[in-house]
Amino acid sequence: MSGIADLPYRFEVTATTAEIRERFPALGPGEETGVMVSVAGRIMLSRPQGRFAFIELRDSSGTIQLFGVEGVARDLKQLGRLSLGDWIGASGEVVCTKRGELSVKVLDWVLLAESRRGLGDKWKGISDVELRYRHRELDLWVNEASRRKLRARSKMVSLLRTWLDKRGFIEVETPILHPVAGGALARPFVTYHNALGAELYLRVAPELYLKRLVVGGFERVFEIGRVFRNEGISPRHNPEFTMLELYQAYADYRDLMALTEELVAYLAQEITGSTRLIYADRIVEVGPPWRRATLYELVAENAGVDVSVKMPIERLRRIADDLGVPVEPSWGPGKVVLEIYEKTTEANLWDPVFVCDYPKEVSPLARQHRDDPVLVERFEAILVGRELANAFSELTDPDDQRTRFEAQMALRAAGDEEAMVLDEDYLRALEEGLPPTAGLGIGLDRLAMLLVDAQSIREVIPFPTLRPFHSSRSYGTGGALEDPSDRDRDVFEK
RNA sequence: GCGCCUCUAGCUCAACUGGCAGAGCAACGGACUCUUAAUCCGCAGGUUGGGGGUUCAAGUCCCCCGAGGCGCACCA
Repeated sequence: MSGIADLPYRFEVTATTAEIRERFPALGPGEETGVMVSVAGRIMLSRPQGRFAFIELRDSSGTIQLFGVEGVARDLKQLGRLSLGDWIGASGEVVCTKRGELSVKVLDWVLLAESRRGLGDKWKGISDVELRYRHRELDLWVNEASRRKLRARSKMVSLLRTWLDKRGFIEVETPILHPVAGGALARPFVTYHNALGAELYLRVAPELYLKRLVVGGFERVFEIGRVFRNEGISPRHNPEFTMLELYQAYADYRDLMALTEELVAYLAQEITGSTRLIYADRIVEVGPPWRRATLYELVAENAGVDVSVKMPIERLRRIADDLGVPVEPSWGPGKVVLEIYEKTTEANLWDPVFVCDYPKEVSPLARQHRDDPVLVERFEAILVGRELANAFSELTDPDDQRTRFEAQMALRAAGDEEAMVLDEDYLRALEEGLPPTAGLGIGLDRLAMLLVDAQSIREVIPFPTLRPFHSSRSYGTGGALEDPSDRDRDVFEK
């Protein structure tokens, strides 16, 4: 086999394997077409047999058999000696073998890249989850289900962009490095800018910048972007995850309920072919309309107790205690009510429901409810027992916002590391004038999980966060990378 | 962060109550005129995640460390 230095710089592909199958869906055994194609991909299986060679070639669209015949294919012997995992380009005629397999009868071929490590067991592939996530490229070659999930996610995001674009939303990109991490109750990652000599935070939400753009006259904006929260890792949490946030001027949270159910139903229909999804072996119907219910109602249904933020704190604590829900002494009524809901109710909500009207105390950026001053106009969309979306009629009053920020700062001073920091730039923007606006956030990883029936968030993230690997142990190393042969060294040192 | 479980050849997995670390596939060498996880012959492959301890003897029992999975906590 020739050296790495001889590998070509490009290869002219004239057909994908899928295109060949589309064009010749029903060739009979032994038929020839006279049609010449050039295909490229990786060798997944190889069956050299004397003066023939049968090779399964896979590209991003599918697979096709390469059929090598001595005297027809260039250097059949070498063709049959290629390893599983090698990339090759091959040109030849589309034919059907005597046994009825659609094939490319190879005339010429070229090695495009060597696979020094192989692709795992050719029948069982790889299943070690750590290997799958640390070396996702292997997983993708070997496991069809992994390819399917990541492709579906990509399609979901693409459909989402188009859908929002059609409704007049414009896409923007706001800063990821924040001088203060605002817009969500979460602990941030901290970093440092040398030239500025200043600490910066990786954003926990794009919210405040997006609303400043609404102040600037972008009446419908959205951002799809990574946010970072310094929290634990679990099958439903990755430290960096992708959020859709959108803001619509002149709208309130009821408008966003309609938007949310319509959007999710559309994505489900386009990606799975139905609004009736199967998740974790259970059916969930996401077609609109979704149920709308208040947080109080749902707690009454699921925990069998009436709660209200207006109740005396002692009474709320007693209710929580009776339900076995631990509460901190520092918590106010709103936080206790929310805690009761989260511990007793949320996980039971399988079918989609808009949980409406949250305590003001726990929603520092949401606008006071028009009918109840201790609540805000906020909803969370819950599906399969999990929060999928969070939205509210935005707080537009700068004085009220300052008061809310100050309450957050008090919590922070009392040791709550997730409490918000007062953001003067944002307050100034509100003073400049934010029209009535509704805002929505959807965790896209979670949405993708729902659509592809993934039980772990890692399945829909190409490279999920894992603990850095330090020990001398290594995965799948045959020593080749650590010990390049002399033949390859000059290439590495170029 | 805490609890439980897992880690054996490149991959997928065996190895009873502690008793000589094995197989299939891959890789490597060879045979084969239509294969479909081709088949056949041959060859090689390991500090059993790392370190320490108990024992005549440790993949197996004990301790420490590392990584992963699940659950709890936190959140989306």
